[in-house]
Amino acid sequence: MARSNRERTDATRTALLDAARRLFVEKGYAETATPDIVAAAGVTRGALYHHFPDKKTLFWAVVEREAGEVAADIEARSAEASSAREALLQGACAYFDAMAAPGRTRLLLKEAPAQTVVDSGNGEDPAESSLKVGLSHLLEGAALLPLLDPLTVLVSAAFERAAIAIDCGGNRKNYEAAIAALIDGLRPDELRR
Amino acid sequence: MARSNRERTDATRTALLDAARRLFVEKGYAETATPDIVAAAGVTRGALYHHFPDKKTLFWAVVEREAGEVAADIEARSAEASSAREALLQGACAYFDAMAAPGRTRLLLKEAPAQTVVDSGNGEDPAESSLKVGLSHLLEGAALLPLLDPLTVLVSAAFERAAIAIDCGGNRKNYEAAIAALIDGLRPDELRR
DNA sequence: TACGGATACATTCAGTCTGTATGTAAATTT
DNA sequence: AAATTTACATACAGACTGAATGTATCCGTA
Repeated sequence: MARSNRERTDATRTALLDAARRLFVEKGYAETATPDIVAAAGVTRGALYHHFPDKKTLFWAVVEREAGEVAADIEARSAEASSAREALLQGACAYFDAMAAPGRTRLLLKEAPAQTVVDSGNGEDPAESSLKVGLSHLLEGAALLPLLDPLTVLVSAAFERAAIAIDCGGNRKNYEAAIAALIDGLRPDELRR
Repeated sequence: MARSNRERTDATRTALLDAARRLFVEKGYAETATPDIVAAAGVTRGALYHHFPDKKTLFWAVVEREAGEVAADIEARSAEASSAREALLQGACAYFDAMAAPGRTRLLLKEAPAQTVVDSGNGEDPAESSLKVGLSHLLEGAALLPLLDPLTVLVSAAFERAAIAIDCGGNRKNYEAAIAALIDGLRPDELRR
């Protein structure tokens, strides 16, 4: 069976990414050895180190692929909402839906943060920046607007922790309600209730 | 120089804990090798594996010692507050003060979570349970009271993320204000402003 | 279409790390 | 004072990562 180089590369890379994803989700990054990954992918370590400079780079390739799928999932659901509040709540729902795909929470919210280097300001979480847009509309002209950046960071942390809690068996409805309560609390007084 | 066994053990254990803490903070758990730790502590790996069954256990001993110091720091500052709101804000300030000790944020909020096993419900974060008490007073008789547990989890996540952001050079005043805004948002309407 | 290089691996190897097993001197117990 | 336990130090085995090297296949070119 003759395959073009492009086909071979694509097949091998996705086999490695798929196998690595499975094992990273199952056992975590540190507990997953490259011999196990290549065995699961049906190739040798030579192939792995041909396509990726090291284990970390393979890991980040897995994470970025997954993050891209999450972004696509959410993008596809960017329905126009009637209000800033509705937009944020819809966004929350889409986010929780996207993170419900098996292994995503473990991969994106546990393993990936564990491997990020500590000091360097890590670049641009897309989920966080879209949250920031939503919050900026909610706070338009309000006294809290100068706190937009830190509030975005904190609410983003709440989102992520909610996703983790749901992934660990927590009641999704309750966490969605709690998120809604946090967001409603930030609304300017004149708009409440 | 004759030392009792107790003295020898204490000296060696604290030397190991101190050296390990320094290196774990500097380079993280995975990048810190036991040969480096024992070299920094002035002992051999035999001593390490005599006192701790493995590297992970040493790590958790470091983390628990640090967590104990944080708890003590905060405990010492448990001033009576005039209101539930004030108590929470004072608690936030005490928490940020405690986490300002060099390396604590990295150790307790980055390295430790990275090493926690995924599934098992990890037991009782003391900071979180005291936060829960504070929130329960704030929400006394309010419509949000049924959401106390999830709200505690989310607000706790916000606290931790704020500490991380401050540790990374973020403006503490801004994050304190953002935390205050989140908490104020949860207060029953009749108490606002 | 024959050839020279590039590509995509497979295999071997060196260095490092973890945990264990064994040896020993000092302290403690009897 | 002898026996035993404690607190280590040293030696060792297994595993893993990344680099070096070898090889078959593909691909552009003449």
